[in-house]
Amino acid sequence: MPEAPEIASRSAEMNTALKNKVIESVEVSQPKCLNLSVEEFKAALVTGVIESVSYHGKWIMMNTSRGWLLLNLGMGGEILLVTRDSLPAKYRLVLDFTDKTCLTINFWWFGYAFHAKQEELFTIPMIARLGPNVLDLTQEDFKTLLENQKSKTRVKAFLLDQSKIAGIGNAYIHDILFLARLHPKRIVSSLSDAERTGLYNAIQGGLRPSLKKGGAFYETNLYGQKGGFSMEDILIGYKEGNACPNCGTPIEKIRTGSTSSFICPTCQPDPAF
DNA sequence: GCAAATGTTTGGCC
DNA sequence: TGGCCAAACATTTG
Repeated sequence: MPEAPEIASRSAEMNTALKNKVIESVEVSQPKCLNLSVEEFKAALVTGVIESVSYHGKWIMMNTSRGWLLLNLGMGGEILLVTRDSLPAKYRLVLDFTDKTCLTINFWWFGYAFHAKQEELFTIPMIARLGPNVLDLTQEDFKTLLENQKSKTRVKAFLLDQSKIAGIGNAYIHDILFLARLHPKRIVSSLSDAERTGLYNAIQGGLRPSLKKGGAFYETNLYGQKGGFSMEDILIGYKEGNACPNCGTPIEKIRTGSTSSFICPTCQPDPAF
C-alpha cells in the first residue's frame, strides 16, 4: 500500500538512480494493468530516455523522451533496480536499460502501468482527477477544501478521496484520525475550527515521520531495503486490543463502510452516541 | 489440507 | 451522496 510517504521517497530515489537511463526493452507479465496493448505499450517506450521522475498522489510519474510512464502500485507494490541475473520471483513489468540494469515493478493486486504521450497526460482520467498532493497542501488550501464539503461527507471518506487530496490511504489514516481525535464517521461540515486545524496538523504529523524514515517497514526501496518506519512508530493502526497511548483504553477495530478502521473509543467518540 | 476471510485500491452501479 | 460490489492475489485463520 504505498501511500504518500513511500511514493515520495521512492520517486526521489528513482529520480536520482534512473536519470538518463535508456529503455532497451520492456517485458509485461500482466497485460491487464496496462492502458494499451502490450505491443503498443512496448513500442511506445523502447528507446526512451528517462528524464525525471516525480509523483502525484499514489502515482509515480516517469517522464521519458517518449512520453510518460505512469505507475500506481495498488496494494503492496514494489519497485526494484536489479540486473537480469537477480530478478525477483514475481514481477508484472520489467524495463531493461541499455546499461544492463533493469527495473522490475510488482504489486500483488490492483496496480496500473499506463503510458501517455507528453501532451496527453491529462487525458488519463485517473491522473486528471487527482487533488493536490497531501504533502504540498497548505493549511489555507485545506480549509478551503473542507468548506467546500457541504454535504454529509464523512471525514474518513473525505481524506481517502484522491480527487480531493491525493496520497492518503487506508494505512496511515488510522493514526491521522487518532492524532486529530476524530472518529472516522464524523461529518466534515460539523468540524469546529479547532478540529479543522487539528486535522491538518494530524495529517502532516501522521505522514512526515514516515517520510523522514524512507517509508514504512512493509515496503522496500529500489535496492530491497525496508523502510525505517516500523510498527513501534505506529500509534494505533493495526493494534487492536493494545492500550491507547493517550488514555489507556483498548483500541478497537471497527468497520467503516467496506474498510476497517482502528480507533480509541474514548479519544475518538462515535458521533452517533 | 483446504475453504473462507481479509485487505494497502479504484471504478461503477444503485 | 453513500454503500456496496467486483477485480488481476497472497497470507492468515478456522
